[in-house]
Amino acid sequence: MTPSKPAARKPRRSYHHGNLRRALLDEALATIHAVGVDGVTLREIGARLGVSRTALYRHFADKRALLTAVATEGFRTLREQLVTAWEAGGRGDAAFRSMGVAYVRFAVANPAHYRVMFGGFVDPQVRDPELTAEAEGAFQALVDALVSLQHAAVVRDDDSVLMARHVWALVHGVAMLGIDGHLCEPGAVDELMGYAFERLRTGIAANPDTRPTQAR
Amino acid sequence: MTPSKPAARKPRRSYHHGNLRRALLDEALATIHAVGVDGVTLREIGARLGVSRTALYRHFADKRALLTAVATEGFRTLREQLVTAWEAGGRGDAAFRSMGVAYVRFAVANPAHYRVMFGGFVDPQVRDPELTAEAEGAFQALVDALVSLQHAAVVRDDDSVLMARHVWALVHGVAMLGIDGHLCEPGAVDELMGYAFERLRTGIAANPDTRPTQAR
DNA sequence: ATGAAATGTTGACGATGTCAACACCCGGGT
DNA sequence: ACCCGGGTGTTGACATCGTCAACATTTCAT
Repeated sequence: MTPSKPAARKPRRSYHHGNLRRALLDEALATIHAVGVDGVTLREIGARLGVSRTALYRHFADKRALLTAVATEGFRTLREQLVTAWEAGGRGDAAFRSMGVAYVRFAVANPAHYRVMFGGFVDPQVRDPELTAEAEGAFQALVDALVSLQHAAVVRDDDSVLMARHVWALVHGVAMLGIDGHLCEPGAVDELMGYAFERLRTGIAANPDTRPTQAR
Repeated sequence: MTPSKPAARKPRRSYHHGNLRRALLDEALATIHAVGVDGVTLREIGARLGVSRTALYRHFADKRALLTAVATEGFRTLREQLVTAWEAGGRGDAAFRSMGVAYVRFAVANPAHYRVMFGGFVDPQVRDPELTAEAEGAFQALVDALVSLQHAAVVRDDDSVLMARHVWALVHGVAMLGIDGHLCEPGAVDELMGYAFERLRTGIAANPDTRPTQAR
C-alpha cells in the first residue's frame, strides 16, 4: 500500500513475554481502532510489543485467527454492554430501547472493530466455534430481554427468536448504515433509532393481534 | 497469503485493448464473485485479460478506485432490480414487499459484491461522489415506492425519508446477517423477511395513529 | 540435573501494490 | 505525406507483507 510508520519498539527484560497472547489481542484491537483493520500488520504489532514478527505464531494459527479472536472479544464486549444497558435501564420498555441504543453506540464508537466482527474478515464459510458461541451469546441477550418483556403475553419460543432477529437486523442495519456514512446528517442515527423503536414498541407487548401466526 | 492459480492468459491482437476499463470492471467483479474480494489481484486480473499488471493504472488511480467503481456498479444494478421488482409487482403493497425480497436476494446472491459495496473497502472517510450518487439512487427507489404507497395519507417528506431509512436498515440488516451466516437454518432469511414486512405493513399506510407523537 | 515442551528469533521466499521509465499506436495539424 | 503529442500498455524495480523452516532460549516435570 502506501508508506508506513516508524513503529515504536518497546524493550522487554525476560526472554519470555509473560502473556503475549493477551498483549497481541490488545495491540491488534488498539491498531484496528486507530487505523482500521488494513493497518494491522504482524510485523508492526510484534515490533510494538518488543517482540519479533512470527512470535505471534506460537499463539495464533495465522493472521486470520488473530482477527477472529479480536472479533470474538468484540461480541463479548457487545453482550456485556447490552446486558448492562438492559439491567441499568430497569428491564422494562425503556431498558429495551436503551439496549438498542447501546448496540448502535458500540458499533458507531468502534466502527473498525465492528467491521471485523461482521465484515467477513473471518468467515469464508468455516465458522469458528468460539466466535459463533460468543456471537450467539450477544444475540441471546436480546432474546432474554424480549422474553422478559413478554412475560405476560403467551408467546411461543419461535416467536421470541423471530422478534429478536427482527430487532437484531434492525439495529445491525442502522449501525451499518451509520458506520458507512449513509446517515451522514448529524443526529440521523438517533432519529432513525427513535423512529424504529417507536414502531417496534407498538407491537411487542401490546398487539398480539398483529402477529402473523395468531398465537393469541 | 496461500498459493495461487495458474492464471489463464488470453492473447490479444492489437496493442490497444479496445475497452480495457470495462473489461477490468467485469473481470474484477467476476473474481469477486468467484473467490471474494481478497482474491482480487491486479496482476491476476491483468493476466486474465491478456494485459500486464499496471495497465490498470491508465484507467484507475489504484486498486481501491477499481473496487470503488465495482461498488458503484453494484448500487446501480441493485437499484435496477429494486425498480424492476416494484414495477413488475404492480406498485402496491405486494410490490413493496417484493422490493424488500429483491434487495435481500441481491445481497445473498452476490455476498462478496455486496460486501464491497458496504464493507468499508472503499471509504476511509472520503466518499467518492459517483459512489455516493449511485447509492443514493438506490435508496431513492425505496423512497419513491414509499411515497407512492402513501399517496392517500398526508405525510411530510421527512417522514418518507425516515420510513425509507427504516426499511433500508431492516433489509440491510437482514441481508448482512444472512450473508454472515447468522441466519444459518434454511429458510431463516425468508422467514425473517416475512415477519419483518408483516410488521412493517401494519404501519405504513394504515395506522397514522402509531406515529411517534404520542407515548404509551 | 536432564530432557522435553513451550516460547521467541532469524533468514528466506513468493506474492502483492505501486512507481518510474520506456515502447507503441492513433489522430490531428501542417 | 509527415510528424508529433497524448493516450495506452510494458518492463524493471522496490518496499512490504504473511508465512515457513530451522534454530535459540527458557521453563518445567521428572
